[in-house]
Amino acid sequence: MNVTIYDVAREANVSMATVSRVVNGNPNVKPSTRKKVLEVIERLGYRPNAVARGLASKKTTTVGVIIPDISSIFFAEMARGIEDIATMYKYNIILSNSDQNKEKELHLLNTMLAKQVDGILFMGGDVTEEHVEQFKKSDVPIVLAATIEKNNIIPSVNIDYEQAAYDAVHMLIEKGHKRIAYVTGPLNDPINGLKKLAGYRRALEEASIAYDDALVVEGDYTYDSGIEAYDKLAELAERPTAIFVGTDEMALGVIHGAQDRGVRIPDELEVVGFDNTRLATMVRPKLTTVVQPMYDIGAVAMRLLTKYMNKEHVDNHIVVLPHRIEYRDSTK
Amino acid sequence: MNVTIYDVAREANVSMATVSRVVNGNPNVKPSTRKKVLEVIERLGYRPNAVARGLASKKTTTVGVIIPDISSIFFAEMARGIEDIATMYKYNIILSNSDQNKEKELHLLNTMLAKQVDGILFMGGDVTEEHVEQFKKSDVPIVLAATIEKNNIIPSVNIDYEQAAYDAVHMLIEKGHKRIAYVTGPLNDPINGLKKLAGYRRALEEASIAYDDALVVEGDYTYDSGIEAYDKLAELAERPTAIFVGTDEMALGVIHGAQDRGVRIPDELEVVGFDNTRLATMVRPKLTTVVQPMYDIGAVAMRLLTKYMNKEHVDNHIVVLPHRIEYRDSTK
DNA sequence: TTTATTTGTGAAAACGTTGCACTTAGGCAA
DNA sequence: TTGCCTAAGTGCAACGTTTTCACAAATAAA
Repeated sequence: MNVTIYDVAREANVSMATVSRVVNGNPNVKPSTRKKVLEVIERLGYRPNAVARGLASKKTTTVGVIIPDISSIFFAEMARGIEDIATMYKYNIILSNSDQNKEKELHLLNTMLAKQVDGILFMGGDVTEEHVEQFKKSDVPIVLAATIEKNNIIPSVNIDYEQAAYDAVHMLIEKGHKRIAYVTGPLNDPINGLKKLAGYRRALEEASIAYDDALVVEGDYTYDSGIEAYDKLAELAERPTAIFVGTDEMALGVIHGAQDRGVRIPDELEVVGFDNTRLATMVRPKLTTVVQPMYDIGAVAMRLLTKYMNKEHVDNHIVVLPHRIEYRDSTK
Repeated sequence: MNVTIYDVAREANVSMATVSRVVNGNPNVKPSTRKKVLEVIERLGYRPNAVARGLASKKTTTVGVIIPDISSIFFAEMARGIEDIATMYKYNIILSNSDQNKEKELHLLNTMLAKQVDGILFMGGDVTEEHVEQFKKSDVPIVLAATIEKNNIIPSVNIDYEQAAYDAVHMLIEKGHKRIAYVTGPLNDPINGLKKLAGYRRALEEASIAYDDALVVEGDYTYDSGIEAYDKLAELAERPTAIFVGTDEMALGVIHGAQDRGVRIPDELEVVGFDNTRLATMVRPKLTTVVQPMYDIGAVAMRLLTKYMNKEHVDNHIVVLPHRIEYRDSTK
């Protein structure tokens, strides 16, 4: 059938062990022997079987990536960061979509562990007690990316969502706005429903602006839900003069929803988004937005995971990347 | 260490083979025995080691996916289709970005074969002779998705790009346009440089409109290159009155490039895009575009691959999915 | 020269499954 | 009774590596 290490050994008149040494770059091989073996490998077209290697060495150089939805711009960008660093460290990636469905998440976790991945990168919405329990049971390291777990037990890479939301809203307040709406992603997502909302409220409170329930409208991350959100806000007796939107895609929806009603941006309405996806520069006016470095979060998370997999020392299990506001034309 | 099939066998007083049968749903097991084994599995928390299984059975239930860039909306959407069908058939996916770099592509191919994937899904730009040679050497099936290989030797799933481009341009001609530009992706990509360009030319020829080199401008798929492309066209003595753009993202660039110069769309300039990514509805005016069913291409390609992996009969190795034009507001 | 140390190599035991060739116990027909 | 068949199991050899240990040969130190 396929050529094995045994075939190479026989042809080269050495033992399997020596072939293995050559293949793995072990220095304890006489140069002349190495050359001989290499020649045979070339001649026979030998390609080591990674499965057999995995069984023997208990390492697969493969990591599992559980991601809500790879077709989302946001996660796709993170995935690219993850994969680039993985490649750099010679790992491959098993990628699966979870749709933030707990059943699927847990199922995928098990499948990946069964496949003996060397580590797991998890992205999700709600990390429940049960998740944490399973994570802790795992014998391979797990890192969360752009995903918060309230007790900070599991290593993770994020930005400070509360502060980022605060900054955005504070900026709007500084410009003199009193009626500032918040178009959020699903409120059961801790990042939106807890962190960002908290930042929004803190900024208002600090400026002694009363919190108004009617100004917070829930979307589902999509462009269309952004349009609908604006429609809802437009029906208010007193319309907002500025809107902080939880994601760029919804922000585009909000902008177009407003423009469709003849509202001029930024003159009559200022809008700030969140994430700084490529979408942000693809609208007119271009979107002012909070930059969340998605690629970097993925990359840093993967890098962190490699450290755990190599049993290197890590001083900070919870890494918080910096954020900033990118000022464009949807604000004055 | 971890609990193995051997531990389960001992605890349940049966042989490893019987445990294996229970795990794999083989009917040759007495119900009472099955129950007993299942209980022990549950009690010990046994989880079969997929690597060992892969070595013994020579099947890994894993397929390799070589993709140019997962962070591109276009490919991300396809990846989702691929993964969904893979999940449906109980396969996992090893996903890697190639950046359409031949070296990387060939390297990835080898890595994946070394990992003993059961099949490979390949997406790329230029499929060279060398690619085909390697593909043919592979002992596992390979399917191309949204990727053309001129001799049609390797199974693939596509739409008819030439006809699709023809349809778009023909539609523009029907509306009375005489000066129709084509903003294309890199010309060394066969889909853009060969197929779509050919369709564009055929439509012109058929209408006896002379082909004008100056009206074909090359972009690099990005939004910004769309803007630049329009800038170039705007400098022409005689500007185009309609533009066919090779991808939606570039089409958005073209639209904004035109709008930034005060050109009204669709009144003064009609634009039609290609792909029908989610972007198409996120501009004002909304983009008229050729719909290429990306999700479906991915899904169908994966389905085709499963057939090969199961050694099912396939009557058509080259599948061509239908395309159509979605009329929106960037055309009259 | 002798002794210790390094270097190079081989044999064989894991690694955790599946697949195959066999047993064994009943049931049934001749 | 005997022989044959079938269902339900058993036992063990793959599968293709890595890894440990042992050991011989070559080199360095005494």
